Amino acid sequence: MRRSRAFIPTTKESPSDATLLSHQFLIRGGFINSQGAGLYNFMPLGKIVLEKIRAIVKDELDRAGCMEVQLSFVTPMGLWERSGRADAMGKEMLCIKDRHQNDFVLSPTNEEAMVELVKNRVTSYKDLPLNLYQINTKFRDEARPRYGLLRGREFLMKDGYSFHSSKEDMVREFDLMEETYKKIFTRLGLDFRVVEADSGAIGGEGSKEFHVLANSGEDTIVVCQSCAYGANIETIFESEDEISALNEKSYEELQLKKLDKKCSCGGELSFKKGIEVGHIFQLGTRYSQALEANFSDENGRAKPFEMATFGIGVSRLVAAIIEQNNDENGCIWTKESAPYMVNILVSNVKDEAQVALGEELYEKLKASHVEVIIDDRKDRFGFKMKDAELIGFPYTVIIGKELQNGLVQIYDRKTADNTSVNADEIGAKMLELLK
RNA sequence: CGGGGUGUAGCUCAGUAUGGUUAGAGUACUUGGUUUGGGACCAAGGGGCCGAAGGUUCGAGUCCUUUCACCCCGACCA
Repeated sequence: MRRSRAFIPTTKESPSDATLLSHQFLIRGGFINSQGAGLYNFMPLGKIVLEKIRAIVKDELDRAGCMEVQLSFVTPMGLWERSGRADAMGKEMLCIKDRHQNDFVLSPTNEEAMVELVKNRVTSYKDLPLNLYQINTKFRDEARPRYGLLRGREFLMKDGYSFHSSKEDMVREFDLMEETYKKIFTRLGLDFRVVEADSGAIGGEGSKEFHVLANSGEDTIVVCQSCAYGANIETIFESEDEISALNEKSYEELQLKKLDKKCSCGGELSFKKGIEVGHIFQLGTRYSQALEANFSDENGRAKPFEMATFGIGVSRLVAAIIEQNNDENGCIWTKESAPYMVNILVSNVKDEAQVALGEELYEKLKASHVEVIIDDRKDRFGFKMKDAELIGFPYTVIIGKELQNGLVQIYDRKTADNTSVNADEIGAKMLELLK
């Protein structure tokens, strides 16, 4: 991509309503813009990041044997009445009427629709297990949307549902999804913890949350210093007052608070703030029973499916990555999430030698399938550099003054190191670096 | 859903207490010139139904009524 032709509207000033750093940088960097309370447009850079995350989620799920589907976003109200959730979900469901005055709901989640899809199509134990997922828009009419993409009303979520003939098999799949989720978040380059959680309104027995560690996180979790154990504080403290008191504390205050309990491994426990980006539940037969979704077992008897459900906040991840990876200058994308891996910064576009080298490198990297953008705008060095840091490309190749000495620089966004390289070796050097 | 606040140029905001020339600044944008390694400088331009509707008045960005939108604190929450 040529920066001079790209739609990447960056700004120096931050909109007054953005409080979180991820929100400010995503708007200033031209990734997203606000369309209304809890509603966001994804501009080209935002869309690229979103699709990269989506692709990683899909890749790992497909490897684990899941199949992708796409359910209708608009669902008939009757579906929610049959499961008894029309009242439970309450005002979070955005209800609309069609021209015949029939009631519909914009999907806040899809347990019901997925059960209806599978019911009477999967009828034998021989067809089980089955794990279906979709990556689709959700709408929850939150009482108070905030924090940009972290708590929108409309958002992109991966929701998966598995069907089993026995509880044991369902638990096996639950464990497989835990491992799959770990692979997804690891690939995205995130520092995260898997924690024991309450199952909340969705119901069921076993439940685990995946939290991206970030000081600005809304949830408070307890993690062990020595082993992998982690838990949502809801599972550790009984009293509601104690839980909300902890949630209100800032990250700094939490670090001072000591926990007298020890982990079962003997390690020290400490508090962290986290952003919930994934949640997996063992549902059991709650929905299959309510919706009379049965299969025939080995003896020909009808039994309700054992089910589990698995969610990942895909659009929330866009913001979570930046909450965890930023500095005062802007975004620092991880390698798997970056909108472009390499930004070629031609310092002075009136200098023919700089332009020639920039173009040559651009073509070479493109030919090697590197995601590359060339900043060929007429602006000055400082302007382009600030822009590159705000957007957060992992590498910027600076072609400028030093070219007369036969040198260019590779700027590493994460470490802020500037490495000088011989100009005639830069192509090979970049390909080496990106291996 | 309670409490508080804000709507004026693409963005950040003055102007509203006390109604009165043609509604302002910075930034962004256009053109010309000078610059060219950390968000440059000079000059000239374009850009506004002052959130919307109604009212008071000779006259409303400013006063009154209604309404919509957005933000913050709380309650709630995948």
